[in-house]
Amino acid sequence: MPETSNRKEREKIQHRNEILDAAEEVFAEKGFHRTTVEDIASRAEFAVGTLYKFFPGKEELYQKLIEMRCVQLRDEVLAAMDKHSDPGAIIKSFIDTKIQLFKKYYSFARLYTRERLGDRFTDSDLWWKIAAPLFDEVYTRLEQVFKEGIEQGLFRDDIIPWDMTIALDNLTDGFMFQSLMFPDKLSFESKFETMVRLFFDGVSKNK
Amino acid sequence: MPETSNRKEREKIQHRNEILDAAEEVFAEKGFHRTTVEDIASRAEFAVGTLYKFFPGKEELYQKLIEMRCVQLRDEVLAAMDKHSDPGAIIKSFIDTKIQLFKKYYSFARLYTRERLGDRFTDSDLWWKIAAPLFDEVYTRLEQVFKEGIEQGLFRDDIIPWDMTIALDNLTDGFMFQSLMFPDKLSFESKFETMVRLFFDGVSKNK
Amino acid sequence: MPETSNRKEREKIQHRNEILDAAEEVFAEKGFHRTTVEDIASRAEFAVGTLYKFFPGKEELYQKLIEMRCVQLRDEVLAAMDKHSDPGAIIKSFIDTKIQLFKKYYSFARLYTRERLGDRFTDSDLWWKIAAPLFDEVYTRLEQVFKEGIEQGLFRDDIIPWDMTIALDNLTDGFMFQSLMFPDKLSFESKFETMVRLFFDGVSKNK
Amino acid sequence: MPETSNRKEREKIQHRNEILDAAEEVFAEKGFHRTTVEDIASRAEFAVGTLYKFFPGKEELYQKLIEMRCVQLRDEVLAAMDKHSDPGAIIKSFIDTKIQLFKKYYSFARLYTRERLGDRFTDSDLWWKIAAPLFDEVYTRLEQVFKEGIEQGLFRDDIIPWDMTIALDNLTDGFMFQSLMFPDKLSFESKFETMVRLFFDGVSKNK
DNA sequence: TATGAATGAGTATTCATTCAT
DNA sequence: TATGAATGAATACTCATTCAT
Repeated sequence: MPETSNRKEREKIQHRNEILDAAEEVFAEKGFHRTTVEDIASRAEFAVGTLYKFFPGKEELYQKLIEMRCVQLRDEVLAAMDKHSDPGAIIKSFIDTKIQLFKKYYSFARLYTRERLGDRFTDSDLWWKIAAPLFDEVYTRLEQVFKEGIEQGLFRDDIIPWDMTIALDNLTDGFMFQSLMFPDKLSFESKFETMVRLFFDGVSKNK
Repeated sequence: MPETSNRKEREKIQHRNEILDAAEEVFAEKGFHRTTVEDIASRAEFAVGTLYKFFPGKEELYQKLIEMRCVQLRDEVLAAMDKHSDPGAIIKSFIDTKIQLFKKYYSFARLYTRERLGDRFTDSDLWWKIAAPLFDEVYTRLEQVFKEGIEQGLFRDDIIPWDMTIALDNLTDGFMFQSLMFPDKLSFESKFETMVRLFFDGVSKNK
Repeated sequence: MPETSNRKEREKIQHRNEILDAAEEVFAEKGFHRTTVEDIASRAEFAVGTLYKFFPGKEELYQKLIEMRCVQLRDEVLAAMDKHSDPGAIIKSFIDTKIQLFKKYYSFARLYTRERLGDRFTDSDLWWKIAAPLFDEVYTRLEQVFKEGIEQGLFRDDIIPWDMTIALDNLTDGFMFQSLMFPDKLSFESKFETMVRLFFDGVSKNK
Repeated sequence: MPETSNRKEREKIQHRNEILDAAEEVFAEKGFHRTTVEDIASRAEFAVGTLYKFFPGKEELYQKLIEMRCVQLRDEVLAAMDKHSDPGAIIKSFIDTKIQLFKKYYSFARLYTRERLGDRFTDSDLWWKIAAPLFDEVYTRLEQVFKEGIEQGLFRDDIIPWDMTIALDNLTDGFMFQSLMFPDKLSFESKFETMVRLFFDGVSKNK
């Protein structure tokens, strides 16, 4: 009997994930407003009613989706950074991991870049209560890395750690945006070197 | 009689601009989808029907608004850059002008950062036919500046002009985003020096 | 110009009343839940959207309808009672007026008897905030009449005025219910005499 | 084996009654439309599917519930009346029994007063085929009692037996309604005397 | 037999757009 | 020309019912 219960439990989680995956795809393709619940349901091969067994509404489904991916991203980024101890290596690994995740969660990347500053994200609790604290963990970690780099004499001592953090994240995001919007001119991956060099040349003490 | 016609003509343009200004405010506050035509009409102190005398629909009103501001931005940015001949000075003036325009067109800045990658912007012709070509003009100009800087031996010869263009624009945008989303941690204006230094230190030949 | 404004204003009120009348008919026929907004709209010969210009929703439309009729009923019942000074005559006029109003507002009578104790009526503010205070005015008036009748030695001094009020109202309602539910066995109107006699025989001092 | 079959049979009836009891409670609390099958199932501590083993649908469950209670009420009312032979005593026992049943079947009383004239009750066969014939049995019995009272010279000979029947039932119902809707002003039970006196004073020959 | 996950038809509500005045 | 009342297509959400396990 626990066997059956486990299977059912696993199936339920599986179905929930199928719905989230379908939603991610459709939201990425059409944006939040142009996506109908019917769209998601048929993509997931469920009836609309079934979606409402798992999520109270379209809005909450969207939020859970964003939250889930943000948690994954934070976890994977921090895990990757924790494998290194040298500030330079940590930052390189941050950039590298963002690229990997961009490819791994391509639909989400599109969704995120789409909605990042849309009304869904900025106004609601989604940003302030869910995403921002997760971002903040990564930002705080990066800020710390810059501080350590300065202390260890690796980075110039006139840089402001927080500003460098913002700059680094937006630079990587910016190349991501560009590769989505000018896909012919710029492949994100190939620019790894450009970013790293630009950034380190600006930051490092002795070049 | 031409007098009358002129006054009417002027009044018409005036009304059109009032509508566009109202729309900009409301779109910036609520986003495209949550803004109703009624919202815009009452903000502009016109009847809804009147809006349809000036624009064929909500979508087109939005597009004209974006287009108008993009043209203005391009014009003002290029005009500011054209006042200088030294590559370094041109780039500094680009950054400086973005900050000025951000303040001057604050509503639009909010609207733009909001919608930049939303479905309205990316999917439709709005981006590909209207905004992208205008962006491209500025980008092409910047790329040219970097090329000249390299040729004149001011910038390192291993940088890729186009990449630097993208990096520069996204770095400034990134700080703009941040100042909107973490207004307490970061005032855009005060970061001018940070950006300039970071960028030039990474790019310049002799530091 | 005030002429035009007046006509428009009058037309608007007219349309609102047309919607309320249509709603009353359909609610009386099908009950609240089985009535769709589309039903009301097509009965009123308007589009659904138009209904929402006048009322925030189906629920509120229903409430306004009940409220309007309850106010009318109170006004007409009290006005009729105020034409008399003799307690017996006042009570006869109360009964008589209820019969008249039952015929005049037949749709509402059906609606009211239908919903009187349904969940719409009893749970919500509709009863406690809207209808009950109006009922109470009439009940208080009746109670007063019974008191005066006792004081004037017309009614037995062992009756309890409030109980008589309740009894009288429910007796008349009861015959109304019956005439709706057993239309063949009982016509409400023809029972005027029965009610009056039953009631006065039970209440009057000297028969 | 018949033992087992009997137990199973008994269990089945037990479960059916548990479902009906749960349904009665929830319907009384929320009304027919606002009650979901899920509500009933969880109140009865069964799965929804199980309910459909016992009843073809929500509507039929509701009807069976009403029917069952109406039959019980008829049986208990008629049984109580049959214990007496004197017309006055029979009528007193009718009133008294209604009070007892109102307390005994409080949930049903709430449900009945709620739905009595709602669309479920009046439109469908529920009223005309199920409840009305049962009511009619009691009404016919009461009518007969009034006839006998007249014949025996106990009641005035100018009363109409059927009208008195209707009046009596509605008077008791009316006080029931009131005690539900103005619970502070009127406790049904305490009004027994009032009702009896009012009614008998109106009906009896020599007062 | 009992379960409860899945179904999908049905409905209230919104809002861009039209057009008679 | 300007108005704003009227329109109705589009869509999120509910819940009675089914059926595979």
